[in-house]
Amino acid sequence: MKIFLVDDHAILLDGIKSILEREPALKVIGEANTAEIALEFIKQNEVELLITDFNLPEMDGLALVRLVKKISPKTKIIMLSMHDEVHLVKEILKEGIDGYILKNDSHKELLSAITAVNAGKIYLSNDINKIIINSLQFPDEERMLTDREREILKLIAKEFSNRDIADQLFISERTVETHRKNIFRKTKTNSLVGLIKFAYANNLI
Amino acid sequence: MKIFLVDDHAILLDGIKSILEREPALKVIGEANTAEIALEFIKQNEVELLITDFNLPEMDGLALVRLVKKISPKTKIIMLSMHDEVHLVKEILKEGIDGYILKNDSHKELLSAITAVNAGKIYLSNDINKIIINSLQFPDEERMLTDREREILKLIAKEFSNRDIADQLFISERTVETHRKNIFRKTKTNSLVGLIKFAYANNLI
DNA sequence: TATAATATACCCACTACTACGGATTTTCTC
DNA sequence: GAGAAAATCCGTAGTAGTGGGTATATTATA
Repeated sequence: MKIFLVDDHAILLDGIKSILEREPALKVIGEANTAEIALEFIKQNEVELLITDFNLPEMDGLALVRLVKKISPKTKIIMLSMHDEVHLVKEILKEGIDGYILKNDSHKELLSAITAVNAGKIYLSNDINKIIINSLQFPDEERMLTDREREILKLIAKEFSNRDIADQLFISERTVETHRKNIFRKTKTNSLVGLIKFAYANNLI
Repeated sequence: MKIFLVDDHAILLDGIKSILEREPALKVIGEANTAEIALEFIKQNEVELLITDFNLPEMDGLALVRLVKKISPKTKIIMLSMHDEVHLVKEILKEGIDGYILKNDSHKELLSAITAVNAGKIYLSNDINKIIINSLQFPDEERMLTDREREILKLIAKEFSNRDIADQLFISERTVETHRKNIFRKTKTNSLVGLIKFAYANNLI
């Protein structure tokens, strides 16, 4: 199985490679520390399995998944992330990836995931399964932010004022205020500080 | 060399172990995903080198370093962190550790660090060196926050208003405002958002 | 094409924080 | 005990954001 790895932490990349190389059936044919480099490679080479982190500089793992789905639909994808926040996990799973495991799972979990995915199955680590089931049991709240809201939240987190954001998006300051209100409501935060913490937890910053 | 590893991400732990096992001179005699477990081990076994992450649940890497220095002063320590923020790096180096490398350094850097530390030297990764030198070149405002300021910053980050903080610390709201002003000045942030990001980067949250 | 979801926009009253300013007391250090 | 650093306190004016509404245009989606 031809595998490509993406993670911005070289040491983790090295470690995973070292683990995978012990398995004769697996072959790590390349690695990258940014989504951009990974995409270049995937355009020009056949990659059967992409194992990628979510946290990446510039383009994040979610964007990478979306693009890989387009340019190489046959490539299987396993997300290897440290994030176990409901919103974010759901967002990622929605893209239709083949596996999701956490960085605090062991390498055995990773190998199991690879085996399962290779057999055409979908593999979610135990903790992720718990999260999903839990969110099904308490479904009320979990409404996602819209793209626009997410965009605005990111700008807030970049220290722009409502006025700045309005100018930048060519919309009225009133509109920004409304979005802001909706964001607060949806995220159940009622202070800017809480909002920024939410943004951190969901990797919007 | 008897090595003990601490990181809350099992997969990284596995990866590093796999890398180190290729070196005959090195022996990983144990690992832990929390500082507490690591301490227990170090109390009862001789550990020559401790390689630890900074971000850990409960007790963080800094606290771990301080305790290990006490209970086993001969144990060498290498910090393997993703943090490259000046204040925090300085804070950690101040404890007198033997090596500091970043997670986006390669495994070769880690091996170099181990070799150097084993020979009694101190090893800082290239990026860390840059940070230190840079901060020496622009020393102007590296003045740390005072304890009181740090305390107030934490309360701000906990979503308390100035009023709340004043009540809680039995001081006037004016005083809180003054502290807040000073914090903004010292951290060179001029928005609440920037301040929270500073607090995150410096692990005050 | 009907319906829902999203994005857009506005009003008004209120409050928390900012940006200037200055000043005094407590605590630490030499 | 002098001097510095830190912590305390205050005024006044202005602004950005909050919280409560309501309403229309646009875009998906069934």
